[in-house]
Amino acid sequence: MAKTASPKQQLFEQLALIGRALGHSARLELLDYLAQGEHSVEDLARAARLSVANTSKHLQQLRAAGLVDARRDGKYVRYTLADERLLDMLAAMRGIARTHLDTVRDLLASYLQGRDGLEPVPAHDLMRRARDGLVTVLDVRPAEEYAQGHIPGALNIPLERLRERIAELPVDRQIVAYCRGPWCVLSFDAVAGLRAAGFDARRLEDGLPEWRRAGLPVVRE
Amino acid sequence: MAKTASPKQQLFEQLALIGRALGHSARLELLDYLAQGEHSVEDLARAARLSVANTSKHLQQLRAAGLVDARRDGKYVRYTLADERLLDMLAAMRGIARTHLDTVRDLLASYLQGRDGLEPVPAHDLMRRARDGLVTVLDVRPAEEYAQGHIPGALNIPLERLRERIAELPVDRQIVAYCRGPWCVLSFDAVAGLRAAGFDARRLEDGLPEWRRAGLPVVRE
DNA sequence: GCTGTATTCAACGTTTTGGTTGAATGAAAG
DNA sequence: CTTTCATTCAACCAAAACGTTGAATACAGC
Repeated sequence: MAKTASPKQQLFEQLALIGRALGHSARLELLDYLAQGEHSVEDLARAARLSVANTSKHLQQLRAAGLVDARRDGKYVRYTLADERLLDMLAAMRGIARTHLDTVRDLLASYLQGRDGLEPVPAHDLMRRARDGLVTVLDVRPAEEYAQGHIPGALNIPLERLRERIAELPVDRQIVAYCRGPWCVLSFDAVAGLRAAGFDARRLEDGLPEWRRAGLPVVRE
Repeated sequence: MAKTASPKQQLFEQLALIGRALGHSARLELLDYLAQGEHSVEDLARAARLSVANTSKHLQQLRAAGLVDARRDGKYVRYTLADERLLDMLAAMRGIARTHLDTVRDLLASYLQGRDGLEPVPAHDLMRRARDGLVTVLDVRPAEEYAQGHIPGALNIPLERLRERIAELPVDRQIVAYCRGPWCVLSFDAVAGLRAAGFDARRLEDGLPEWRRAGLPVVRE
């Protein structure tokens, strides 16, 4: 005879499905990429440095939890975030982690080696200063992610190219770099590199997904 | 030699700790009780129908994820929610689950057998109507949870007592019942029972934790 | 001190999850 | 129709999570 679970138990069981889906670093990383836009399986596998089969299995788990959608596109299967509310969940997770997990506090502190000047720029500040032409907005994500949506007027120089293309940046204005999210390494590294090269550089507080979620304008080119 | 993980990986690993903590129905149920107020271990074990040792281990896992705090109080250890933002996370989880998981949709639909009249009352509606004396607010949670905080003016009749104490309720006004959260079974059952007894009964959309989180007034007696 | 009660710990077997490998499927291109 | 490539599936082992048991710890009351 099968176990009979109360409706209450069944609901908790379903919620736990979502929790478990968020309970593995590889899946969180995949979600981070998916928050930037649509990606194929092998695309994600490469980005997360996972085997394709493993990536596929993780994606299926995310799909079973209702967090991502998949659609066939010729030979490829393109995955996307199923629900923007997931960004709220992840933001709450980060908030709790930062407040209550010492390891997280330490890790974030060690990123912020430059201290003072590296305090992040809030989104609404950037909006105002960008409109007044006071800053250069720099998107340091890979070109494909930039193409799928970015802050209006932002210049795209993927982090790996920053060193070689640094001459394209104006020296007279502050540079505000952003990437995938508030904890994305790319913009931390970019700001460090830019400051080392003599620029006045700051990080945007959040990444593009949060910017979009806040209802701020995003363009596709 | 130990595995060296990048800071990015380490951060995801930490977040996954929180995800995993939310990845088990028993822990979600414990959090649901804890959202009502402080509870001892055996208290929680009884409520969730778990062994004490098992409950203790789950609580420690929640603590390691920074979701709950523990304090000694004589012989007892009292656990509480560590962060109100957890309520935001759980709300987002419920939202996603309801939209994307068929099982959840079905379970919620089967609760709402009475359909039409059982649409839940939004919190701000209740505030207005309670102020104007148009409704009776009924808290159907156990007395200990009511004692730790409830909606001002609410009458407490735990669900198990409802049948025997139903005469205490005024027949001329609508009754709005609430309990632990938007998916808490207690108020669903209460409303069904009240309607069967001829009352005009509705459910509050959310439970007390969400009411408190929304900044609405809560009293302790 | 001793006793009773609440909680945690350690050890154990069981179940579930994670990751790999190699084969199977589905669609496009020749 | 065969080849090719992206993805999924199935089988397998290794690792982690669950739950129980019985012992250990912590505190209150005597």
